Amino acid sequence: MYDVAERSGVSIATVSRVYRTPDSVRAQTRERVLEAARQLGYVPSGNARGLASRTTGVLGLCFPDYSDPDTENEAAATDEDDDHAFMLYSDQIIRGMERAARRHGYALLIAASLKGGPESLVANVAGRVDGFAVLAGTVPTADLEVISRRLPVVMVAGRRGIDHLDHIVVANTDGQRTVTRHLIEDHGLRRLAFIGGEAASPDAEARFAGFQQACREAGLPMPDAPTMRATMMTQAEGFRVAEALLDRGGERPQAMLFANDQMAVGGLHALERRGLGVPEDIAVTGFDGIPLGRLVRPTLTTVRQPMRRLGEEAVELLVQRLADRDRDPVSLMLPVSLARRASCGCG
Amino acid sequence: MYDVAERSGVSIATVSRVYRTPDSVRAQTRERVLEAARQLGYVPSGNARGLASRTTGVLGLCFPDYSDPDTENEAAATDEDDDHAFMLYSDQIIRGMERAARRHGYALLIAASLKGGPESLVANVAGRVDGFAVLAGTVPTADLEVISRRLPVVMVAGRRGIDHLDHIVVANTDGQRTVTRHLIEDHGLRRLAFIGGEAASPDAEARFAGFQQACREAGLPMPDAPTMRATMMTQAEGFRVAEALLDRGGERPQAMLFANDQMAVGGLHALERRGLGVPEDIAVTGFDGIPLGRLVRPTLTTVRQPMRRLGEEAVELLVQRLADRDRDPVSLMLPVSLARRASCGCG
DNA sequence: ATCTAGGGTGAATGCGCTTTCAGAAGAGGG
DNA sequence: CCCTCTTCTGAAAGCGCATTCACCCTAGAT
Repeated sequence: MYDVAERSGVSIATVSRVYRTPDSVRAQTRERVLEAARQLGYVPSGNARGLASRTTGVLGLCFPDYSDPDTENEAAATDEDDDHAFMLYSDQIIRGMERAARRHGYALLIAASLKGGPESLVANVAGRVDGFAVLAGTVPTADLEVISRRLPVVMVAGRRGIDHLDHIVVANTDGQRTVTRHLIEDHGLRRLAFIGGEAASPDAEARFAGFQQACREAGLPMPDAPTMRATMMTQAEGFRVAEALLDRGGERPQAMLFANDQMAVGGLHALERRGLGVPEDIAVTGFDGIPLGRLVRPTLTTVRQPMRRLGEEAVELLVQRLADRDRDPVSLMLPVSLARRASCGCG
Repeated sequence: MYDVAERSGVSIATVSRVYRTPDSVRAQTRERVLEAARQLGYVPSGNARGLASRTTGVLGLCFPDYSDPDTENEAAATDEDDDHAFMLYSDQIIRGMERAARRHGYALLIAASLKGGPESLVANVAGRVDGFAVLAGTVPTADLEVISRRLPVVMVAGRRGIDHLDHIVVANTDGQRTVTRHLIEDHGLRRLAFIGGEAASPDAEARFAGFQQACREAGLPMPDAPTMRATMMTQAEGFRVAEALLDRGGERPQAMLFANDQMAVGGLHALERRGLGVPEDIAVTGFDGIPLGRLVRPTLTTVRQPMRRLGEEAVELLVQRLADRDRDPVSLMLPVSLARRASCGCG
């Protein structure tokens, strides 16, 4: 910048003005400066600008590493390997955030949490953005508490954790209740098994609560805990848990309700392997509405959540809070919708 | 940071060391500092750090706005609206880059080009990263020329443009030649129509070149230009162009080869609307291998490109150049593979 | 008891830019 | 021709951190 100033015979203040407030500089001067910048290959330093102006024009997103290790390592260019090319939860949120961020003139900084201590992740992201969104379970609450005192943070999904944060979730309980009632009322099923996640997963627990509600409302026995719990909510886990469920004896359930689609797809595979027909022998449902659910056979009945909108709304919340730091914390709940497909007996 | 230093009774230099080189500080001192930081809610400024250390730990990606405006505005929660939830070209590249970046300890800054002058985009991204990837056609060559003198840039797809850039493409020509030969040799088709993009699109032109080669090799008349040209390579354009092609009279082609999948899907819709059977009446092929291609009926025969790997390799190139600025420019060509599905008569 | 290494710490400088606050240069008005 | 009012431009003070360099202290060597 100093070079540009010198070469065009002005001060660095003027060079700065040329980029920040072009109209405040006489056209002729501006041209001289731009020409010099071009010749010198000048690229303004975003860091310096950020430092001086205390604002970066960047929003951040931290998400956990959702990748399904099994699908991840499949090699070869068969159609199979397209599967993991389908969007996961985080991908859609990224997309939504990117879109909304762009609309507001922000760029998006994304970082998945690395196993090696969230220290670096948080430091790298938090220090570089004007505000950011965190997918539940990515950043330890303690860290978040510290950071959220300095800049806007919106918690996406999960539990808010810190009550001065903005928060945005989908209607997990409501959605699971709806799909459960559908199985009970429309398909007449009564022996239902719910495959949950870890007790620490607020979303999975909220879904289970919906399952409980539906059972109670239908006069079915209301379980205290999920029939089975998966530890990872991946396909492999879904497969494993479904098999375990079948193996444990007793009367076979008429339906398996999985806490998310990835597990449900794994469950579908397990049932196929056991020679059980879906939905004739047993119905299956998921939750999320990932695209893969429409590709598997039978197609997967699920609860579709507006993942992209989740990302968009997250950005909106950030932008709003950036405009008014003192407004009350907002908590948004986005509606979900039932996707009736083949795996429950519809379609 | 000054506050933290004061509160813990050390100098700012020591605070800095606690975060950058923890081992160089006595454990007891370190704890005092960290505790003070915690109490004060200290978040290190990435900007300041970047300024002082002249490195950001962030890689960037600039991509054009690929969104398909038509699918974009479809409302309602029908299954239809899942379609645009499928990954596009850019999404997969983002995914690949994110993964690879994380492996190398970088975060990823993404920004789609906004219509309002690339000025801001480039300024926002280029000044904040250690290096970045550009999808062809996103940033004007002139700007790129300037920027690439200051930091590593890798051009993804398209034409390299500036010869000192690293560059990475897929085997467009080769892939289109393969799929064309497949139609000619395996399905015995001879009247082929190629729907290209704008003459300014290097990828589309490279694919057309492959089409030409295959025609020549098979002894078919070799066209000088694509049978039709689309202006946008979106579904809507594919639909429009396919109809135009049918309407222009003359003998109907036995196959339509689209320069990408999105157009091909649009073409499929047009043919269905006209009551033409695919592949009986006319075969259709695309290029890219987007997931949507497996969902449409008939499933779309296409050339699958390793989009995620494209992103991964881009990061590798950046990392390598960051390590050795003076090495010769690299130009990589990634192989593609033929996906034979129903729309050509296979599967 | 004196000397020598080191490890640990602080003072000071600069990274490249934004942003007041004044001052200089024109433009009209009296 | 002088004075006030606009425009434009420059000087200078940071923004929050990394990093040299010098310094001090302590432990082991002599």
